[in-house]
Amino acid sequence: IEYKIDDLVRREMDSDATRTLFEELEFKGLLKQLFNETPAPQDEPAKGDDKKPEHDYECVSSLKDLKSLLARLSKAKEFAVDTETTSLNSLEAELVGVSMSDAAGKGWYIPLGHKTGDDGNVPFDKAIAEIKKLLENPKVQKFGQNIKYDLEVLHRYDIDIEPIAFDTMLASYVLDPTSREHSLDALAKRHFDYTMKPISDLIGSGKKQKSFAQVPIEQATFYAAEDADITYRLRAVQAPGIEEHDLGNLYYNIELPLVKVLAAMEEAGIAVDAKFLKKLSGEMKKKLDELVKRIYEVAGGEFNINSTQQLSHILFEKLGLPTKGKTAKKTGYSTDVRVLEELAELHEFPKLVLDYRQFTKLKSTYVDALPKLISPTTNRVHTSFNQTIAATGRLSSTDPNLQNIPIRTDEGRQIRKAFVPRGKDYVLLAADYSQIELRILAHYSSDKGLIKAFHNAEDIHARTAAEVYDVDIKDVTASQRRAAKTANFAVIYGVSAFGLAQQTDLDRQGARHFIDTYFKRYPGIRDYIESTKKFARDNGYVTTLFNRRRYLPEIKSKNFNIRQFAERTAINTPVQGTAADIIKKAMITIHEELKGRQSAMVLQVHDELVFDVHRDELDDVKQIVRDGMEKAVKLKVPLVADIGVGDNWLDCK
DNA sequence: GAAGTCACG
DNA sequence: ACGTACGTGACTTCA
Repeated sequence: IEYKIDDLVRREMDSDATRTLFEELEFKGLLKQLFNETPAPQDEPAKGDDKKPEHDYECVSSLKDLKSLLARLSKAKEFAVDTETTSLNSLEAELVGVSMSDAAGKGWYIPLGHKTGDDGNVPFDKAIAEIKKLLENPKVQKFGQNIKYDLEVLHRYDIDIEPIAFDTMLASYVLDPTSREHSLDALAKRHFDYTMKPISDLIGSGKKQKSFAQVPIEQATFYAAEDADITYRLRAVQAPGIEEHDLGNLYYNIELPLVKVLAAMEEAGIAVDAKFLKKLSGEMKKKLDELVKRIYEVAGGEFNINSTQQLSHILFEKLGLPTKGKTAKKTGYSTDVRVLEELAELHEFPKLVLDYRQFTKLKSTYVDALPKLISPTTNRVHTSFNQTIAATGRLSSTDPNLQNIPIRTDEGRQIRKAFVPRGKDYVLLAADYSQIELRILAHYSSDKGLIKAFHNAEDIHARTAAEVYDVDIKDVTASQRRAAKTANFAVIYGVSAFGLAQQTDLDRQGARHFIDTYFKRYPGIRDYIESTKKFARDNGYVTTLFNRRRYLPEIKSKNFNIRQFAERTAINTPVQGTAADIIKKAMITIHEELKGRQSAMVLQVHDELVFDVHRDELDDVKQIVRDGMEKAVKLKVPLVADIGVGDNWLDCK
């Protein structure tokens, strides 16, 4: 939508088209969303008198004051806590101060590590010991904003926060997983129409940015106490919203307990064999040098192969190859893998570029990047799992993204060899759900044929091929199975004849016929798709098995494309989202059962879990993982986990 | 910072 | 007639 508006403005399109689009947007309330003004249904209307909350923020300046504060808070039922540190990276950050709030408008700041020379810090070790007693007191509930961060920072000072009773960022996410704004600033604005003090006021921005430790304690007090205060206040308005939408189970039994699991996984990290990657990098460089030389020869001169503009010039003008289509934003002719693969039949040049692209991708994104991210303190790579990004309920992984390590090509797959156990007494164990999304589809649709196939433990794509092509399952050809597999995915993504035709050899007619036959064989799936779309139209949202809710305001759009996109989302989200719910539940169970052992969960890749396992515990861990995954929830079809063990990730097959 | 490309489930 | 598969993140170029 943003693009479309941009496009209209840029091209100064006639006002009719512009007006139609804007009318549509306004009608859906999307303009507001676009400009970040109060969109989601859970929002409390902002009240005028909330504009400037009254506040009483205090700095705790002696051990004696600290003790009297902690005495008060240990009698409190609950309070919000926040840490101030020197870094956004929780595994590197040094603690500078801690703030707390147990009432709206109230806030305390405990300076611990300010380096401003005015010596207002509370003595570090003694303060930590006191704070530890409070934060680990099981009778007092703790609230936080993105509390995984504070948990990880405090772990390095031997403090565990227990119990974690509320996380305002997670609450915002379950209330509206499509929102991009879960920051404390955004939530304060949204719920209280209150503008918080920007961190840049204290530490500056850009190159001149200083550390929080350099901030004078007086300024830090307001900033830090405000964070705790707002967090405390937010919980009071978010908690009823969670009950109202029946999100309590998802929030309190899945998302909140998962915080500790993810923190433990991030802290554990995974060992990466830098020596192996260095060797691989050298081999790739050699291969790339040859490719570049050959590419310049064929092109008749040097150019930047990474530049799509320059490449496009060589391909379509200099070599005169036919163009196949425009880029997504229509700024030029596409040179993506599908185009180059087609052109490779006409000329050797596109194939060279394809090889070049594959190797540069692997080299720059993985082979050369991963060794740089090995922590000198732990000798391992520590990703961040983000719990509030994906609209379906999935996790995402950043810095580095360990959820997109190559596997589909032989060359790429080698990179998995670099992921190894933490020591010689350890192995890696990888467990993945077999066909979890299709099993969820079978469950939701109650389709008899699909359910029976899973109960009989059949090769599900071969079974689909047997049904659609009307042959015996043992006579299914490889290409029939491939088409059936594509069709099964297409259903999960919200099938269209066009989309299926794009992915297969079929033309649109053939694809339409294929889909018709498919639905004749699996009538339950067709009914499920129709009833899900109807539910979305009637209610404006769809849900997962654990009642995770995704709003789809565009389901009623008058614009065919926008509406169809929402319909595909309506079909896909319950399936993808339920899979996310299930594996999260399994992670919580398994993490609990691994307590006290040397083995640890280290990665999650949507339907797969990876563990760093002590050899002595291997049999036990295998059983714990299998049970945890397969018994996470009871569906109309069995859940199956495939488990592999090896000396590196690649060998876990 | 947008756009193009490509790595994964 | 429209013009697409669902969900992510990282790297590079270019304006």
